Amino acid sequence: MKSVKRIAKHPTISLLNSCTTLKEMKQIHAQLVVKGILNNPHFHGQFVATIALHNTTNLDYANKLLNHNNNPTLFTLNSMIRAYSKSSTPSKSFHFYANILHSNNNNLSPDNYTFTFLVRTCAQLQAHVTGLCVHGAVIKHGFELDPHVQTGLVFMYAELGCLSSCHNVFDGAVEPDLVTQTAMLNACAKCGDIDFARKMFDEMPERDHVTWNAMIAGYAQCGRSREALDVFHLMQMEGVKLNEVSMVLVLSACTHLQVLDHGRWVHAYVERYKVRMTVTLGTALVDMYAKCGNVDRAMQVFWGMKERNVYTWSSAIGGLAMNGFGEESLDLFNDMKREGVQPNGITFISVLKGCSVVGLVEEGRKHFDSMRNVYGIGPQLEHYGLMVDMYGRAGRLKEALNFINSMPMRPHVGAWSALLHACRMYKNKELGEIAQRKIVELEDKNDGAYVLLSNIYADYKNWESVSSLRQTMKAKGVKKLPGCSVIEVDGEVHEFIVGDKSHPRYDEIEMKLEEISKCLRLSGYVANTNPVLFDIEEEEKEDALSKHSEKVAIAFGLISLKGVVPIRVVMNLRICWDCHNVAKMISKIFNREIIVRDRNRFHHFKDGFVKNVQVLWLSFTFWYPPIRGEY
DNA sequence: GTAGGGTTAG
Repeated sequence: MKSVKRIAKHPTISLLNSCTTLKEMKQIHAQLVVKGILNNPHFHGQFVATIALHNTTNLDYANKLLNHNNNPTLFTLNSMIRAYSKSSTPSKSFHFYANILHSNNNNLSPDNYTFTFLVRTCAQLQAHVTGLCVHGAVIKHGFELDPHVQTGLVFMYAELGCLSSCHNVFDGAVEPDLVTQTAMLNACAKCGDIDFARKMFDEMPERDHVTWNAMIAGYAQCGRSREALDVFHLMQMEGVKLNEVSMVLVLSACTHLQVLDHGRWVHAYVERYKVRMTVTLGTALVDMYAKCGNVDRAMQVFWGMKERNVYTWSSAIGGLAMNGFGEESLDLFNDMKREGVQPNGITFISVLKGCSVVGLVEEGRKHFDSMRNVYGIGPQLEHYGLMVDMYGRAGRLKEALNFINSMPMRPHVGAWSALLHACRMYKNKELGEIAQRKIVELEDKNDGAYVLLSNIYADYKNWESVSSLRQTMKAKGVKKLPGCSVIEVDGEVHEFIVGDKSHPRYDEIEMKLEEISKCLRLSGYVANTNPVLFDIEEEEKEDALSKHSEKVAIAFGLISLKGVVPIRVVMNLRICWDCHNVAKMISKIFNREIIVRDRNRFHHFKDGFVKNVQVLWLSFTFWYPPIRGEY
């Protein structure tokens, strides 16, 4: 039997893990050369592997070192394959695989490690055919029964979306170990068969913390965040070790469910039990706070982080933008560039949103152009949609249309919807009709398109068109999604669907709504009744408007939340203009902070103004929002 | 000294 010589990592090489600059790395390199340590092929391999894996920007450096070494060991080449599989240019892994196959000097041949890493490269590249070839090579070299390689293959096929191939590999495993079983569970979850993943999970005789995390991740990634939290609670009850990955996953579920209090609990747990604060965990915290409307805390966590990557910056920039802090988000983008962090396509989504919320069209355009010109990032549909939104909000409808027409790909529903929203805002019937037609062409039953165009017609009191549009909706079976708002009071979630009077305190709510109406009128408020579709009397329209679910929820908040507690409402549609104005006025008249999270973003109201408020959540109870509606 | 699970948008 071949004996494997194991040599512990050289202490000087270990120092590489804590160095942050190229200069420090070079100093260590110099020491190793002077002491002759790198003459030992094992240490040379350790050195190359360590720098290559430490930071992907070091890959060039590692490459140069290998060019001066004619006899790299299998360990070194495997490490390069591994490092490249994680880099932005995974295909370069194959260069080192070729080195192994064609090594003339030391007769190397690929081992189980080689294939474990190489299949990850295929997964990363989404290279289907190559993946199959690598699988062939695995069989050729006799590693198809190696548990690590099998795990890698299951992972690869899952990433390629071939669940049946995952099953084939998994079924070929004689006694799949815990790691392979977890990979299979993960594959099912990723390929859309989460229920089978759960079945596997329930039937597994043994589970470790990674298995638990994979199950939580499975639920979180397919949007079943409630079940993700349920599994997390079960994990806690069974006394399984919670690590930073569990925390990231549960935070992600909290973010999707908008359960700030639970998110705060996770943060407190992390601090109390000194859970390892990784960049990913910090980012998940920033994202959770920002998306739950607590921008101050998000930024506090952000600035407290020792290290931030492109995810962290993108989360913070996007978080500021979605809370209405456009200028601040753009300042942060400048800070990011100053720190030398390369933005990616997602960063630009955040940046463009920031420009959009404050109407900085020219600046937005500049950033949009810089994507390709400066950073070499090809704008995607979302970026185009945001540009249309930006032109549209600024009232530059013609430019918005021109922009859509100049798109290099087929404009999507998002782009036309942005235009239609703008047409509604600026009462442009002609363009609105074009946009609506395009949306319906792409999505037959897009209720929003009908409702918005109806609203435009209603603005012109063109009831005939409103009625004909409503008939078309009926004939095509297009249903308007009813407005639905939720509010938490004393740990209980109250849901209000428009037109539904079943709430036990509805009489009190109605009285409060009347009181609000009176107060508003005394303050000079005139209802903007245009969003009401129907051809009914003004007075009735005003009544219909005052029963919008968000207003009902705010009224309920006023009667049930005592003291200085802000009123937090989460709703499934975009807040209407009238509700927006009313919320602003209520915040002044009733001296109450109101935060509404609509489908698009957060709206903060305080002292009769929008945004730039101190956000303060005082509720500590934990709740799950209801299932109905979309949040 | 090499092998599983995690974060940003839509």
